[in-house]
Amino acid sequence: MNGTMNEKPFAQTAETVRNLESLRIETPPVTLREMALDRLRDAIIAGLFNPGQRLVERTLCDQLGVSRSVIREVLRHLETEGLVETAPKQGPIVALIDWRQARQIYDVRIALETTAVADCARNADSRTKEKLKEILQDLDRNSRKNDALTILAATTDFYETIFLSGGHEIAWDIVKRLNSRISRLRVMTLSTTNRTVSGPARMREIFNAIERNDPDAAAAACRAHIEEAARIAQSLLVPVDQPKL
Amino acid sequence: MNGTMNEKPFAQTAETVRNLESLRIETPPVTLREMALDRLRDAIIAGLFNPGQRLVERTLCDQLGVSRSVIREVLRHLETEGLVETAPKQGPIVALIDWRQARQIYDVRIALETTAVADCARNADSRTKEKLKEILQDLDRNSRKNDALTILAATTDFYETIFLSGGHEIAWDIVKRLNSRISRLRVMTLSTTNRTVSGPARMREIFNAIERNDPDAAAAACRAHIEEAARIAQSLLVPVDQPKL
DNA sequence: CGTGATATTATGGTATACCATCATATGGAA
DNA sequence: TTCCATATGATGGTATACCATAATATCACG
Repeated sequence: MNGTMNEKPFAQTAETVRNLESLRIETPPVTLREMALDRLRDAIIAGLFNPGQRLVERTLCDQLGVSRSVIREVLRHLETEGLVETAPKQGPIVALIDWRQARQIYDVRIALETTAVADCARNADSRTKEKLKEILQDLDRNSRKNDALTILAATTDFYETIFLSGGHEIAWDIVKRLNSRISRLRVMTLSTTNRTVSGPARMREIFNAIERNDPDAAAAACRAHIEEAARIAQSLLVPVDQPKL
Repeated sequence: MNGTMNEKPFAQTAETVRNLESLRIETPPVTLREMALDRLRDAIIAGLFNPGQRLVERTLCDQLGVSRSVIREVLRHLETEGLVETAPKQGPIVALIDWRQARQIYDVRIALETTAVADCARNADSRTKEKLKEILQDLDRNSRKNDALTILAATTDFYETIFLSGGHEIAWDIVKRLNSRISRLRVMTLSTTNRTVSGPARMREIFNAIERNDPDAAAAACRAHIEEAARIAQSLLVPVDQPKL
């Protein structure tokens, strides 16, 4: 359990131990719960369920082929993530989001992403810059397709690289979780033709600022990137009388 | 469920509806799960369990007097909150925190709290300012006692008022959750005599900046407040060889 | 025809049962 | 005495059973 294991008859150098570590069969005790969690989360993010739709436990059992114990633990997890709400006297439903919440999420993203981007501009090494460059190049090549999901994936890669290069795993976790809550908005936002053009353009602005180690410019471009998305999201959410989405 | 209910024979004014709303009996279907969740979370935050300590499900069942179903759902919730980790081949343990994670948490707090504080300085109404003033006055009165928990509660009140006055519930949720993960650090940090003096002083700086509607100064004071706490936390975490806490 | 009471169903909350695995203990053989 | 093998217990993963409640349907009565 700890380092006080009885010594083997031959000397184990640190090198040896490291090699043995790499030999270790990554025991993936993939539990049903983990699989069900990923499945259900992906389904909600992909929009397979509509916001506000009830998630009846026994129905999910049939659909996922697992027992209620598993489903309930998964639902608790997704509830804590904010993807599922539990309506009183009704049970779990897919979380609803209104413009008020969405605006808050964009605000938190601005706070965290501008920080990460500026930090990256200050400290990024050449490997990081190279990786960002590649992501943008791939995006340019594929942007002809106007495929919202492709752009979304590239955008995620882009920001993940930025966050993780600076060792900001916790902030990235938070951003990821927030993004999952506005996944519909993100897809709809990207489907706007404006956006499929300007999004990558904004990201290139950010990259350029990072490449020339200009934290302030990078942060400004990042803020603009998110504010632009927020404006489109608002136009999608607010006009309707009942801002249900 | 929505606004399309069949009309009653007599006109229901908005006024009437509002009165009826206030009549509604707040049905608090306090489930065992919710109670167990609060109990266990408080216990972990209060340090009743040590970091890394195993949380054996059946033992918790006895201690809380509920079944494993309840305990397991609670553990899933706390796991998602980051208060509990699940060690492979071992089960749930109280989450460990090292300086690397703590530093990240302080960074996120800086990003979110400076934003909230600046926003508050821009927009705070007189009621908010009055409330903040009262919190600080209470704190001054009670600070003689040097009671870390009292200061902690007041600090929480202070920031909660700031976040919620600007309608930043989501950011506040995030900060609360992060703070619970460094609860031990916060208590230890406050126990430092330096801190019990300078903490309130920093908060007064923030308040003064808010009162005179100076967002930049408020943000700067807030950043200083957190950086100071982070420095103390670092001195507590880093020196030890195995940064276990 | 409707109105109210009762039966039925759906559904979430809770408890329990069963199983596989891993750690530990126990005991026997060399 | 040492070491290996089997037994035993602890523990998490999973499934199922049971219950209370709320919504719905059914039916009898006026």
